[in-house]
Amino acid sequence: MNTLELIKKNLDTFSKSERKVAEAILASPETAIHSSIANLAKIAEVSEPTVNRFCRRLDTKGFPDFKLHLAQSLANGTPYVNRNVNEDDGPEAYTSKIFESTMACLNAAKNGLDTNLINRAVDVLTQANKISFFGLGASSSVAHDALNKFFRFNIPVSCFDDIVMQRMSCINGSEGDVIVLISHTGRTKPLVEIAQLARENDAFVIALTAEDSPLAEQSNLVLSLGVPEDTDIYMPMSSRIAQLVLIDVLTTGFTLRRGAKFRDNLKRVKAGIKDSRFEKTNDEAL
Amino acid sequence: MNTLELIKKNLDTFSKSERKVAEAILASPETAIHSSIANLAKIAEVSEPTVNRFCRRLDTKGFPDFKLHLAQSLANGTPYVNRNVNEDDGPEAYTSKIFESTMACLNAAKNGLDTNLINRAVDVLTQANKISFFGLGASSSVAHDALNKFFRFNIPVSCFDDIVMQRMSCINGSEGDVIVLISHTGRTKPLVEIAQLARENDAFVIALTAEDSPLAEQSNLVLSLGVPEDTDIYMPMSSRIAQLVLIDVLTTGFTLRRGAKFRDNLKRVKAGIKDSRFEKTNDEAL
DNA sequence: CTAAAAATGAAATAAAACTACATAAACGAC
DNA sequence: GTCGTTTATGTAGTTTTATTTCATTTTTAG
Repeated sequence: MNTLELIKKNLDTFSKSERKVAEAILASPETAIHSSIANLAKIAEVSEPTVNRFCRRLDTKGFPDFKLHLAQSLANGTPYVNRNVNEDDGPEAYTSKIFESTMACLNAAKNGLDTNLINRAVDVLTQANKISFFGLGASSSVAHDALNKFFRFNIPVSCFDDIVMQRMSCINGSEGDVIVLISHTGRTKPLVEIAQLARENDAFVIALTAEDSPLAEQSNLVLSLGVPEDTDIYMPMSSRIAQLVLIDVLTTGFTLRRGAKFRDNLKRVKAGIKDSRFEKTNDEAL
Repeated sequence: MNTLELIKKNLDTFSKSERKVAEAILASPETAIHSSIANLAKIAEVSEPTVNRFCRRLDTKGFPDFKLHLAQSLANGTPYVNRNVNEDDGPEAYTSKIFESTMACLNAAKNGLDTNLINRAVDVLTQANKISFFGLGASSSVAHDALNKFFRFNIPVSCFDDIVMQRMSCINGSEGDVIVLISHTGRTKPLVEIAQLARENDAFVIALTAEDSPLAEQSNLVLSLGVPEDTDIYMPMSSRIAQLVLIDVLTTGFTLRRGAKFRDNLKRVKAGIKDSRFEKTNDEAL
């Protein structure tokens, strides 16, 4: 938590002298971080040990440590924090907020991931006979993206955003099939039914969804992104971005697992795409 | 400027011992700010004055002052640096690397964006009679995602990933139409032709693509993401993530511009989706 | 009003950072 | 190569800064 806010909040828990210190800091935090303990003590009109005790009360190791914390909370605009967009934000403001919130979200997702489960998911995917990606609504573009990635691996892979097609695909499934279901909430009814259906047909179900959700319960393996649900109507689902990055992680794991000869294949695909492009050299001549 | 990046940038201006210090700090900035000068000297295997000289070279008053700056830049900027995945990385390593690289990429994209152009794009979009999103290959899922977002606004919006459909859609176009073309490189031939065709039919063309690319030249308005091209075959196109976030930004700008009564509409859409979901309360009872 | 507890500061101690200087390495001219 | 110069680095000592100890003052409860 922001140190400055912490001081403000705890103002009444301090003793008389400690409050003097608190007020001196709040009055000019910039001065505080560039002062020695002796200097700050003089400004606050207290003794040095009082300042020291004040620092410890705020769960820091001492004055230098406190200065570090304070410096961090002074650092411009507390980024990487989910800041909601306001009605009166200008383009500058909402652009920054959205980018920063997304980064904060990715950071949270990263910390919440279980790499053991990722490893298992990669295991399962590399051994699959056929992989399908299903998502609905906003998640369908994630599934679509996953298709695009795995398609390059030259393995049987499909992606449907139509419930009927998803069901048919499941019914025709067999052992060795892996179904990856993508849903932020894990509460989308049709998708939960798909998970059930897939498992009844001996497919292995990997879910990219919230822990403890109905979908999670119906899946063989759950990769949960500890991303909070959107509280804000403006803030458009960063969770989806985290899902995409997770897809990237799985793809990378897959590539690494398959080894060197497999990677040559990827280079060929990349080269193949090139032909449909304007060459960079040509272009610079234009 | 971000202290960490500053160190990285100036790596070659340092002397041998100073570089050791720099590397020790880059390896673990968190450790650095919580160490004494003696401790850091030991980690970097140099003497204390060397550390001190290193600090001064970076325009700080000394070690404590340097720690303050570093602490601020850790709180402020990205401690994330684009690190490539190695063949022998474990799940832990490649997961971190991909998430961190993506965050670094978003940070770069954020800093490279021109908010004036974003504002103009929002202008154009709010005044459009009809909006179309076109992308091919990996970018088609971005277009798909954009469709999903703008669809909620209850305005005529479409999305095609089929070149023929894209062409037909352009030919039927008229003034007031806005076409958003998405391409990382801006060198995908069919898409460049689409841009041309769209403009011939009086549509306004917004491109989410690289500066100075053929596609950029054919567009009315270019939103470029200063994201470097992927050098690594493992690292799967973070640019696409940046594009998605940019879509989020445009969506948000759109929502804000349309004002309060319009936002009620969004709430209705969100509520409408809810019916297809398992309720959270029900679920927790299960 | 008094005794116990809490708060505070003076002084001493400990730790950290910095400076001056000596030595070592690198560089260039011959 | 070798001598002289410049630059880099470390040792040891000095100064600054932070912390601890303990005596004094203030507050609080009975």
